[in-house]
Amino acid sequence: MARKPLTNPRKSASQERSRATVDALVEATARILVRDGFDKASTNRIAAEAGVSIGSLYQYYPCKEALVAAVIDRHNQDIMQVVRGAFAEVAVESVESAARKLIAVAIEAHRIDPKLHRVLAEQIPRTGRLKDVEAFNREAHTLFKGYLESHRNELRVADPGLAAFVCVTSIEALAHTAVLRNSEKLSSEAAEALIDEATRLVVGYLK
Amino acid sequence: MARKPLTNPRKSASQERSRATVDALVEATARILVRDGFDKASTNRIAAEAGVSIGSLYQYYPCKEALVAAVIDRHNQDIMQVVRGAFAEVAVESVESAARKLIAVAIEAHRIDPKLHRVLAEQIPRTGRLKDVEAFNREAHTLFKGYLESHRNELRVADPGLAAFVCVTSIEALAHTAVLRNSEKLSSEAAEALIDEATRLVVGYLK
DNA sequence: ACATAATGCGAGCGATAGCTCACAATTGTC
DNA sequence: GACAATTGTGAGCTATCGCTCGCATTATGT
Repeated sequence: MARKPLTNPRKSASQERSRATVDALVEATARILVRDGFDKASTNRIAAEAGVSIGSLYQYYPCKEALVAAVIDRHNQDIMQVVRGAFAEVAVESVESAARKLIAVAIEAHRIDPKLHRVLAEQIPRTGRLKDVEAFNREAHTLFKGYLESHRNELRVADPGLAAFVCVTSIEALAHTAVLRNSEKLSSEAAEALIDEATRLVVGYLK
Repeated sequence: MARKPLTNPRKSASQERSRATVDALVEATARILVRDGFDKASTNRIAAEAGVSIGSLYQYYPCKEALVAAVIDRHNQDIMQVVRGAFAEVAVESVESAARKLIAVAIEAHRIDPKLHRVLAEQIPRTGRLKDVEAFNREAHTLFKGYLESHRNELRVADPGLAAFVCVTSIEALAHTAVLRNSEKLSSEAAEALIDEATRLVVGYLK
């Protein structure tokens, strides 16, 4: 006996049919963001692109930001899965090979969906979802700090927190800038050269 | 004998009076961007804030983006003036002191008007003025490359262009992130510690 | 088969955006 | 003081936005 049968989005979809609707909406949002940009991603347009009525959209997402946030979350999950895997793989390796692998993975992660990544990076501030991305950054930061602490004997690092900030920020910026500047792709030779340089940068700094 | 007396913005203001109007518009835009954010910066609001009618606004700026672009240009000029000065000052200094000064200046430059810088950094993609900012980056890049080439004997740098990319990108990201993350300011001790670390990072990489 | 809940629909509302245009006021020139 | 150029004005147009709501359709349970 629902008191407010239609107000407030229903949030959860129980049947199979509605899950498809939700997926279609998120995918349509991502597609429009990539193809037309954030400003063109109106709720009416998203609903049309998803082949769903505007009314249905508002049953599952309370506002436009919520839709973009869903896209952001999905993209972040995709990236963090790769990053977490890399840190696990690298935990007991030497600084050189660990740094090299992590840098390679950072570049790889930025290439998962570069056009979407670019739009999201540009538009995240407007969605109020900065907090989520900061949480993501904090996790990368924490993972890196963990590595530094467990390899402290091989390194000369006074403050692992600060060192992790310096390394993560630099690696992220290099990967981000390189991928976005070079028209959404890097030639494999250029990528190799960049990995070499970035590895020298952080290894030289850490020991 | 103007054929189109009122169509197409007049672009140039000849009298004293109209220069004041143009300045008031740019300053009002910056003020609103900082105080209320990009989305609230409607043309009607900017005109009101400037104490100017909406009609006058459209005599000098063809659209909202042009106004924001004017703010961006002004801010970039402010920053580049500091940066150019630093490179001139540092041209004949050792790598250590050069790197240290440039890093300090990068942080300083980000502190010129952090709130405006943040808004602009977030909203530049929407203004179509990415090209201008890329030109700005390219200049920093070129200046750094020039330093590396003229100090090649003291360094071990195979590709000055690539090395400049690595250094400029890292320094910019560290300064940017540090200034924006720490609620628009850095304690002077924290800034010193960051300068020390960043200096070690780039000096260790360059030689 | 029927009742009930879950899901889907889309015309249209109010708000606000960017922007135009016919006109008023000010300034420069003689 | 007269006349034209320059500059300033703001009501209001059109377009689009986010979003609502009453109702239609589909699925579930019995």
